[in-house]
Amino acid sequence: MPKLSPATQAARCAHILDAAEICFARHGFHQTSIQDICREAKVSAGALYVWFRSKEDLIAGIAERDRKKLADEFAELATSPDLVTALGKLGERYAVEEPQHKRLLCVEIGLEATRNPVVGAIYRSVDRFVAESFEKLFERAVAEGRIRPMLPPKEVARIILVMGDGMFWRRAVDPDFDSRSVIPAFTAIVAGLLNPIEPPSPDKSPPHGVRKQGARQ
Amino acid sequence: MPKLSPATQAARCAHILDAAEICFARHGFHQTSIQDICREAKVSAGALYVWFRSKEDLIAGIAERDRKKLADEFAELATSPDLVTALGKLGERYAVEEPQHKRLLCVEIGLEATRNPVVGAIYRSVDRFVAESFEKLFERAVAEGRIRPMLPPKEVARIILVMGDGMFWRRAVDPDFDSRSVIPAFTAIVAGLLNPIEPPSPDKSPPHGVRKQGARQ
Amino acid sequence: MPKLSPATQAARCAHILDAAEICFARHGFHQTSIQDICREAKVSAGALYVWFRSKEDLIAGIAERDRKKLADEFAELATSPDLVTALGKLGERYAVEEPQHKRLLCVEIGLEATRNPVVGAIYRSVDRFVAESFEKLFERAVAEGRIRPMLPPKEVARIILVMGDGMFWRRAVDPDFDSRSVIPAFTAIVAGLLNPIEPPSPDKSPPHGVRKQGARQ
Amino acid sequence: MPKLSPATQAARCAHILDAAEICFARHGFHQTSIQDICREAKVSAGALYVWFRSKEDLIAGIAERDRKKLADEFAELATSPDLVTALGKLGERYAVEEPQHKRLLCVEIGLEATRNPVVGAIYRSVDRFVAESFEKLFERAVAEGRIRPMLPPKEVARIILVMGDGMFWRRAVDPDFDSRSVIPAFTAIVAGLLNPIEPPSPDKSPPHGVRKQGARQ
DNA sequence: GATGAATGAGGCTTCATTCAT
DNA sequence: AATGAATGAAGCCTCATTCAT
Repeated sequence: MPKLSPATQAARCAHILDAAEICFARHGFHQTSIQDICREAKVSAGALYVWFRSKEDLIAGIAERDRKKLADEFAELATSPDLVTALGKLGERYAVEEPQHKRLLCVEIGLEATRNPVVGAIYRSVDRFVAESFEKLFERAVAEGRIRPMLPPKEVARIILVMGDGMFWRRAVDPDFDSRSVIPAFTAIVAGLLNPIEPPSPDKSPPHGVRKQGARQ
Repeated sequence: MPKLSPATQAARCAHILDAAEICFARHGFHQTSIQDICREAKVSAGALYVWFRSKEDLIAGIAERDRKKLADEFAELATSPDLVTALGKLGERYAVEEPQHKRLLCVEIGLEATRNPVVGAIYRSVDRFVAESFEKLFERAVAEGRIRPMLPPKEVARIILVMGDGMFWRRAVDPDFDSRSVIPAFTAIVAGLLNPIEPPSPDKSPPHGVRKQGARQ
Repeated sequence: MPKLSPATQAARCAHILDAAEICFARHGFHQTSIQDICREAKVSAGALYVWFRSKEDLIAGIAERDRKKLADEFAELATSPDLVTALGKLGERYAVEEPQHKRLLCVEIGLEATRNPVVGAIYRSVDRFVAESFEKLFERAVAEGRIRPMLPPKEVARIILVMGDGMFWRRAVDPDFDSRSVIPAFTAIVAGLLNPIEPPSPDKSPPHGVRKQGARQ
Repeated sequence: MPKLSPATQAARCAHILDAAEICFARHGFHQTSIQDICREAKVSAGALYVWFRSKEDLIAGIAERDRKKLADEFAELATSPDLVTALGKLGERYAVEEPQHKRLLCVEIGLEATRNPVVGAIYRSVDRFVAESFEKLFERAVAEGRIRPMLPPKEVARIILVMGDGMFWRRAVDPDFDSRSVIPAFTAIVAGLLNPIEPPSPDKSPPHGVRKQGARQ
């Protein structure tokens, strides 16, 4: 075979990464053998090593691909006009839609990031990006008079991230967890934190719970 | 040889578990070898196998011991008179005081619980216990008129747990995270959820942020 | 594709052999991979296998080429008029001038010859040729009255070969060895063995060392 | 099994080294697999790795043991009263008696020494020791008036070493070589170099060849 | 009870060689 | 002729576990 076209090369890599992702999610990075991945990808060990230099490299590849997709999706969010709605959709996606398989993988990556410098760098760079995206989003919204939070944007971003982490972790580790049922409450909490300013037009009132809390007093 | 006294036996087990805990936290369950643990415990492989039947058994032992301690600490909380304060202390303990080493171990256990039935059973039993403790606590507090939450106790418990998970995960995975700085905000959110009824006596007003939100309207 | 001209074919082979020689000398036959050679020759594995059927074949090719060159140089020697001078030049070439790289290669070949029948045959054939060349040279010189050795030509040839081997081995294995400084002594020893008859013409007295020994008595 | 006595430990190591030596001599360091050695030693791979940390370690162990024995034998030589006789015996041992198996091994070690720093250090240290032993031996003999060489002891030592190397190399590489038949000639050459002083007592005339050369003039 | 040497399967990776293009 | 991706056996080494002492 002559040199594969870059597109085909990328496809080969992606194919192997797909298999690796499935195996890693199923059994964890360090309980998955290269042979497991080869079997899943229907590829020989030699072929795998044409595209990846080591198991480490494969793990880093998975981490990179996975985190990059996350970063891209966050970047998309930043373009949304309605902040609270967008956040809700984001929560929906990560806490509800994402398949179990991806969630476990993400925990796996986070844990690996604490011990593996390469994965650590990838992980932290995306983490920083997401945090900064949130901050800028909130700063802009403040500047444009769309929200009026009680706390500085940086703090608000951090709190929201931590709540997101919580949902993600619980979803990953407890398959019975019904994340859909807590989303409204979290949306309300977030709304409370951001304190969005209603446009003068016909009311699109904020959701349940917390709002009424305020009203009560 | 004369049989060891039960106390000595327990001490032997605990000693090995201590070593295992250190190793497991440092490198993860599946990157730690039995020899690593033996070295750390200054014990021979043979001796280890007197007290634990397998590596699996050791992992289960770690999971059990660790989660049991957590359960005990929650049980203690249930006796506290002031709910919000108690919750704050709990957050303080888990999100601030707990050494990095324990936090990683706990992530490790949670992840293992998704794949290892024995660890899974242990993990879920404690999780259920904690959730139920919270629920009962809140139910009692409602019954006693100390709180007046907008949501049913079960929901409130779930939301608080998720937020706790978030802090714990972030603390584990991001060593630079300053959990202390977000605790006030979370305390305020929790207070907002529980909506404690102030006793007629001298005011011990709820902390910052969210509270004022309510006040604003 | 049009068949390559024989000259081009030979060039291709030689090019690959050159690369192989460098790699083999650097790391030894059995620590050099085909890929190493391809990289050095800037040629694909497929191309290499067009010209050589196996790694064995490549090793044999190297052995053959290398030993053939040595044989040719010996053949040249046989035409030299002055025996002792010619021997000296030979020693000079092998023990002084030859690059370290070639010397190691030659040890490598000699060792391989003890285990690999194909290389063994090549090696021994050249060895025999060299030994016989020496013998004939000495026999002729005796017949022509140019030398008058104390020992039969066969013996003398053997002794000289062994001394040559010694210098070559030491030069290969000990890069600090200053072969130049021992050459005069060896030349003297050889002269002593051959016992050349001075032509009546203007004296070009034999070199140093051992000769004077004789003179002493 | 409790801890093995140091003697037993040494025996285990030696047993494995013996097997390794056989295999290494038979097929060379880099064509011998660990499994080959295990098979030869009738030992499992795990057991081998109890005593040696790597194949490298095994090679170094072989090199060390082998060269040490050589050094010891040289040390013994230094105590011999009659120099020329002792040298002859040494030559006898190395060039005649030593089994083929050991000779190849020694070439193998010398070659390895050029590429493997650990083996290189071992090899060179013994080489230096042998060279210095010879020098001292000759210096003492000069001081005591037992020899009167034409060249400085250092030079003489070097020349003799090179001749020894030559015999050793040839013996290793050419199994048909009859080293016994050239020993007298070499002994004579050495005698010529050392130029021993005959004690006044009943003549124990120096051997053949070279001596007569001197006589000729 | 404790020791630590021993087992042997299995993990990661490399390599000579082939073959579709 | 040349390319280089692919194969799969084998190489080195580790590891959970056992067992003679």
